[in-house]
Amino acid sequence: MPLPKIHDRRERRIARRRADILEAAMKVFAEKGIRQATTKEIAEAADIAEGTIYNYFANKEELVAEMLMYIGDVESRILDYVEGLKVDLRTFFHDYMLKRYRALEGNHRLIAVVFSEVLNTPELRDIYMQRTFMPGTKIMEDHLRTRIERGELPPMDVPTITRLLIGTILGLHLLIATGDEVTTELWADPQKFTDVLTDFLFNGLTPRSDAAE
Amino acid sequence: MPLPKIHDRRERRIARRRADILEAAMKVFAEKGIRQATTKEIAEAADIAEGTIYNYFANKEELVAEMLMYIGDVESRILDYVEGLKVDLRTFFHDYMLKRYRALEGNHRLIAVVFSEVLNTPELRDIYMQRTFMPGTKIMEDHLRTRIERGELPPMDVPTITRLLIGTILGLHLLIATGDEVTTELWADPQKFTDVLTDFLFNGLTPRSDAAE
Amino acid sequence: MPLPKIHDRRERRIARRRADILEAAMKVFAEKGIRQATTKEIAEAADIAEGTIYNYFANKEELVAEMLMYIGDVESRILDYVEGLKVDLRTFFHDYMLKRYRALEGNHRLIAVVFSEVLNTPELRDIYMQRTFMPGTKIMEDHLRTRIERGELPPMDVPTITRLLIGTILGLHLLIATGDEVTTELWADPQKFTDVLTDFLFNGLTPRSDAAE
Amino acid sequence: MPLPKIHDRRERRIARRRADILEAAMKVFAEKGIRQATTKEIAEAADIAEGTIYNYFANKEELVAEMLMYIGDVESRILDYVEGLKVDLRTFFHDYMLKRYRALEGNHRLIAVVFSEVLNTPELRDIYMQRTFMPGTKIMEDHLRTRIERGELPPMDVPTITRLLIGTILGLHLLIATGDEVTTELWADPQKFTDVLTDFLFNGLTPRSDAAE
DNA sequence: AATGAATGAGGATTCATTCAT
DNA sequence: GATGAATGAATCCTCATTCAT
Repeated sequence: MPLPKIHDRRERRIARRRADILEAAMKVFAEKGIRQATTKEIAEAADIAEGTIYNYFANKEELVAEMLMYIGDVESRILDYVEGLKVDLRTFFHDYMLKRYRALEGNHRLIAVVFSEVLNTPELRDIYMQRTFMPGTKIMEDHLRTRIERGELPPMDVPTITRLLIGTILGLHLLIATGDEVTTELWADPQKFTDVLTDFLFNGLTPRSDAAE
Repeated sequence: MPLPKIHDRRERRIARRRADILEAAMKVFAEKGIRQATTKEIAEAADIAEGTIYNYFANKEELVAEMLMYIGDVESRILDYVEGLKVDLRTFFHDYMLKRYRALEGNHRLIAVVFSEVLNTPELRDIYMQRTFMPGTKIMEDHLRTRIERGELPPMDVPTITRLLIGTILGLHLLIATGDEVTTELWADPQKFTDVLTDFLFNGLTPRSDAAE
Repeated sequence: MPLPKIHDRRERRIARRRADILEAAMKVFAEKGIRQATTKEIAEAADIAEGTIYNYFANKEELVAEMLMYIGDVESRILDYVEGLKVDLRTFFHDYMLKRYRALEGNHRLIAVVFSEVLNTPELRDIYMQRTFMPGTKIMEDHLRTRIERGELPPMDVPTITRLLIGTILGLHLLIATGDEVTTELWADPQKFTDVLTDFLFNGLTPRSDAAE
Repeated sequence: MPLPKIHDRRERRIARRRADILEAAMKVFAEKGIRQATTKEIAEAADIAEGTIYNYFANKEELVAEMLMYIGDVESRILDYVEGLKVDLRTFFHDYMLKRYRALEGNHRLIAVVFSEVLNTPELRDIYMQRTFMPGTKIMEDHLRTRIERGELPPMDVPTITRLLIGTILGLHLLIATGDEVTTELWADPQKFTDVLTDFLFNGLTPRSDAAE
């Protein structure tokens, strides 16, 4: 079956090229910001002609959308429902933070820039909600419900608590994105960061005796 | 001394005009987004000529910066160090949330739009950090330290905990800005919202028996 | 009443500027063709900045549409129903041809170029039909009907005959536009041209004895 | 002589391919207009690769020129000098109109599109003049001259009259192309159309008693 | 001080054409 | 000969900013 093979090869080549261009674009976006990045700059970064971008992406907006979906997929894969239930909740949180940390390491500027665009463009906001926020939220909610059923957590308003958890993590990302030094330093020490954050999420401002530092 | 008086009047008139233009700009920014808002639209909203804007602001960016400073001042005034220490910590948080809630009510779109710009533009980020973030952080840190000194709180890593508190609130704002329904509904009920949030910040995910729902 | 006056002056200035730009555009269109003419060239011909065009016209298409309407108005004014009925039909035709001749003298390339665009763009075609074709047709039809009522012409299928008359004139324009020498030379002698054409329209291929050359 | 044969076959294959591509191009041109038609679309319509077009045509313009020549050949063949002289003039005209009608039936959009391009592009205009206009003109002129010699027609300015005849037909085509309903309906009834047109060309506006409707 | 017309740099996008495979 | 990905020149339009009145 030679035809399918050729077809595959062609598709693979296209996918590879798209990925190359996307990667170059992400680099430029992170450096300059999304709207400040010109297609010319992206083309130069990808070492192709400006017009070639349009053989792989309908327009600049699709490039941004694709980037958002890519980031969403990366983020989605961090939360693992099945594996997460095998360990206790603290460990699950801790592991999640750590994986998240590793996935996003060094990409804070890109995250800031992307979030800037998401806040500004309804279409991108929808993509973010569907590809990143909602999947993550669902896993977290299911996880909490299972824990409650198991009796490991007291009954609670699961959707709301989920927002508080996700909101906190999101907020810390933004503090780093805005350049807060304390948060940045905290983040720089993954062990300490995950410890402190897990503790906060579990016990809040007033740690119990067994969790006090 | 007639001259100073005239000067005062002049300055007041200038200040008033700046405020008028700023108000019009904020309205347009909230509606369209900052970069989508044109100076033409702002001039129309302020009922002046386009060129007049430039008699009061150096350029569009200064307009945005000024808006950011204005918002920062409003936000700063919410946290009252002196008054806050007169009540217990829960009440202080609760009051703060409520005041914050009232100050920002109906301005989520503007907040989203401004934050979008802050995330994108280093210069604006600096303004945000200096006028909004740092003052708020300082008050919160001082507050916590005083509470610790008083023995009302256990010893803790104050700067870090402060980031967690502020990060959480910031994260919730962004969840609303991105259109999450659960968070939006939560926010719509100020009493419940402040209760739940205060509880979370105090006790985290695992409320003690006395705080259980 | 000074305000109306100022308003008038402003309006007149705008109208004059529009006219200036339109004139420059028509010149460039005639030289290069409509789609080959760039906004840059039009701006240069009008001795203004490229952006200034857009203070007076929404886009290039509006410029073309406006030109078409202008031409339509010029053409419409050629056919004078009231005056036309005062003279006999031959004289009416003769005068019409002569006025048309004078109005269009030296503008054949522009006419060709405009007609090219009309044939290509539905929106422009509609403008042409409404502003030029239909008014002219109506006057001609009314004219013929009045003549028939007066007994100066035999009963006939007025709409069809009108199309044949207008079609013939239109066709000759196009022959000139395509560069046919015979037609061009004929046109160059207005007296002969109008004579021959009037004769043809009246008597067709087989002139009666009294009309024979 | 095997080589010539192969050569012939080769040439025939090339000719066939050119014709295929041309046919596809004409289809796309008629649908979209010439300049709106992309080489990509033409390639798709011809079910070949975009680059293949350039193995058979130097560029898009040659494709248009070739189409124009093809149309010219079709139109030329409508006017048959030898056959035409066997019948009387009215019948000759009538037959010509009818043949023309059948040849062009359903191709008004293509005619409009082609004429639009001819009016716009001097190079195409020349092709049109040489391949379509001049041959047709010549046959018509010769025809009229022969009739005059035979005494069937009075002496007349043959070139001018020929332009009037051709111009009228051309004009009617354009009225249809611009969407005039009366002309379109007239055209839709070939018998009536040819009758009316022949009558007009013969007798003009003032039909003699024997031709009156 | 207010005006608003003029400015023109800047940028996304299209598409005929080329050429390595 | 066929392919179709790569090319990049070309162009319309936007809009913050200026400045003569």
